[in-house]
Amino acid sequence: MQIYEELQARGLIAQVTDEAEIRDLINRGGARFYIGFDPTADSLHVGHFMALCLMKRLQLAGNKPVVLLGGGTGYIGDPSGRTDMRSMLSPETIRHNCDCFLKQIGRFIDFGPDKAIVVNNADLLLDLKYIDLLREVGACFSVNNMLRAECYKQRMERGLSFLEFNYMIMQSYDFWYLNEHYGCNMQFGGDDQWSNMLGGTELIRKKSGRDAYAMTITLLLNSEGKKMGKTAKGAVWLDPEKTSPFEFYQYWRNVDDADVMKCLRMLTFIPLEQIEQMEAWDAGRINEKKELLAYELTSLVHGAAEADKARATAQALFSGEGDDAHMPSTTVDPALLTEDGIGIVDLLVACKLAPSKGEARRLIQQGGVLLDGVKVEAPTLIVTRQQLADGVKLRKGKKVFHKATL
RNA sequence: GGGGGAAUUCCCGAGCGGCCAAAGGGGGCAGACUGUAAAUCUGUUGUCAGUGACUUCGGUGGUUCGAAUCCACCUUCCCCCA
Repeated sequence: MQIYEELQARGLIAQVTDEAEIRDLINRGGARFYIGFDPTADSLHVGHFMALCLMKRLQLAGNKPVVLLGGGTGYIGDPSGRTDMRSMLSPETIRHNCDCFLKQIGRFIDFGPDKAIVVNNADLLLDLKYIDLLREVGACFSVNNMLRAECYKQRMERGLSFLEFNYMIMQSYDFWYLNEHYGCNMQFGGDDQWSNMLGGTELIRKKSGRDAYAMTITLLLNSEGKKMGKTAKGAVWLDPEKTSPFEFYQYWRNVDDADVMKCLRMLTFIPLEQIEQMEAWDAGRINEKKELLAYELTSLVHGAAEADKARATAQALFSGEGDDAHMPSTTVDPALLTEDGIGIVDLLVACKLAPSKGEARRLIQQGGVLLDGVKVEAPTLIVTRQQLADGVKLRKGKKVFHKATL
């Protein structure tokens, strides 16, 4: 099976500008393609991960990737798929985020000689001259068409600033520039980027007469139609400092039954034949699939060693076998202790298992806290110095485990 | 440029000058049921302390015994006309 067919079979392809051409190009390794990453945070997230996997797949098939860092477009902020304006990032933040991105991307993409290149669009956008740009590029865009674009539609109700309106122009300019200077003939991106990407192909056609292609990958939505990779606390990050490998593992371990097969297909590199076989497994093995999914993804993002640890920890906590040495833990600040020890309420707050003492007290009253496997009956309980020195295991609810030591 | 409207707790959204820490919904958290799933039901959801204190309703001042609620100015946003 060739790469295009595989992408298709995995359900990754959302929209393409010219299926026959694109199929031919990437199957014979003739694509020089780019994917843009806007530095909106100091870590990549699951959406970026999909894009990087796509990049890797295409690279393995002989195509040349161009990683485009949005050091320039980050000054504007893509309004696509947003109901309100992004907060403006400072130049320092943008640079810092770009640096963080590049480090993480290096884990996935082979930047060996002639394998891939990195371009930061700060270098091509920040020094543009307004009037020159308007005449050279602005004349090629129809405001009427832009306003009809899907990415602006939902903003027409809430308001769209001129700054954000220009995002499409900048992204189109990127594509044109990469086409001119690097022979880049294809752009990939999330499906929410479709209109921006079409802007680029059209600009290239108008300016140079050449054809360029665009393809979007399916957004990873759960069975309720919401973007995956988000939790109540925010995104699931790839940076282990922001989302620990264990948390990352647990996120995938807990996906909805209905989403498991889709995730396996779209996110992992497990061969399709193997995934097909799993389709036939009986319902009782659903948890095996989830473990595999969680393990594979953790391994891809954090390496096999971290994935092993995360799996061992999870098995220890939930089924009593395996190694619990890598449970999330907190070393309690001695200053918080009195002579006797520390109150359970303060301990919960110190371990960040509860945001406030009131919340901690409520958890205990509702029977949601276990100390070394025993339900805590009263918020007045004291954990002694000795207990803490030996290390205590706290459990909040069914799934949150934490070790506290001195 | 002219006219009109809005800003409330994580989000949406209600809120007669005192009975407002603020209805209702969503989301979150916990409990029951389960498979570390979903659905359902129950409780809970500003902070600190136990029935009281403190901080909160875009910002700054003011009126009042008392303001989310009234007034002035400021900021931001939306709508209509140009």
